[in-house]
Amino acid sequence: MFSKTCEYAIRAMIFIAQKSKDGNKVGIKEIAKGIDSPEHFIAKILQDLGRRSLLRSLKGPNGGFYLDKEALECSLADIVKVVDGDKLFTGCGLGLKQCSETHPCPIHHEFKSVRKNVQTLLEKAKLGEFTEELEKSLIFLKR
Amino acid sequence: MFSKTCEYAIRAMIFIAQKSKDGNKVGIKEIAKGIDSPEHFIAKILQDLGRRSLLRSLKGPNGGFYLDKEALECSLADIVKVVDGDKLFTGCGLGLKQCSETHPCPIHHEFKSVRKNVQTLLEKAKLGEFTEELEKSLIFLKR
DNA sequence: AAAATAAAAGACTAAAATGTCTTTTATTTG
DNA sequence: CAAATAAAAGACATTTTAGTCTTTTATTTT
Repeated sequence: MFSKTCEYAIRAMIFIAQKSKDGNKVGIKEIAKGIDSPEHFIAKILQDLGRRSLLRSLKGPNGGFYLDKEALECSLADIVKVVDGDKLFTGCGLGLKQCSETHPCPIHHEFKSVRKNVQTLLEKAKLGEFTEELEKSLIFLKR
Repeated sequence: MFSKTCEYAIRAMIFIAQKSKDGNKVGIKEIAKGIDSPEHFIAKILQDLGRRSLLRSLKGPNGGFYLDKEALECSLADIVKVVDGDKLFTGCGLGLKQCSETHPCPIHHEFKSVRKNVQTLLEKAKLGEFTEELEKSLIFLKR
């Protein structure tokens, strides 16, 4: 469904949302451990998300990654769009370039609703809303 | 959602279902043109599907690929499983290896229903059922 | 100001997916 | 049986995705 890059990105962003709740910052090593991802790989991904203003970071001692108020309202759909593009939300299931209402692939109509479901679910899910469940260990970001 | 290989496979199988309706066979060149795919690439894919008994073929003059009665009842889900495996139907959306009811990722519950939707839709879709719509140009396998 | 810290950047490697080309094998037709 | 036909098989090439390592830059603390 998502690229590995995107899976890591979503997990990292939720992790950072939790850890940076009270104005704290979290380092790349802790993030990599917290979501069980290759350290340098997730570092590059986060750098990219930073460039696109989905999160903030500071260098130097006591530096790290964090999310501001606004970023906590960022949805998983926003991350998917930035990392994987919107192919999942708008592309044809069978790879036709011009698949549409007037030129549909065999599963166009059925797939439209599936895609819509996915998009809606991802748009509803905001980064900030998982913190509590994470702390209670009701949900997990690794294993 | 699906790999390119899988997209081609589904389109080719639907194409063959149509063309081999009345006991005819269809050659690899016609298939490649009919679904707008690289000829040698789709050839390899179909060889693989043949080995796994999802379709039949005959060499020599007047040879080609075809589906028997049984194969026309094959669902798109069957093809997806053979080509891409069942990761789409059972895997975690965020890439956790042990994501489950008791160890869920943040979107486990919502994703479960989406996956179920996709699976159901693909299981309902049988190769033989698209022939008529294809002939009426109500659906398309390329462009 | 110097040392320590931590992210940013960039070069590089590895693996998987995608695509191409050539040779071989099986079947049919003349 | 010989020639033609068409799939099977396998080697190879390219592109994309995933992952690693080293150097540079910015910030803070002493």
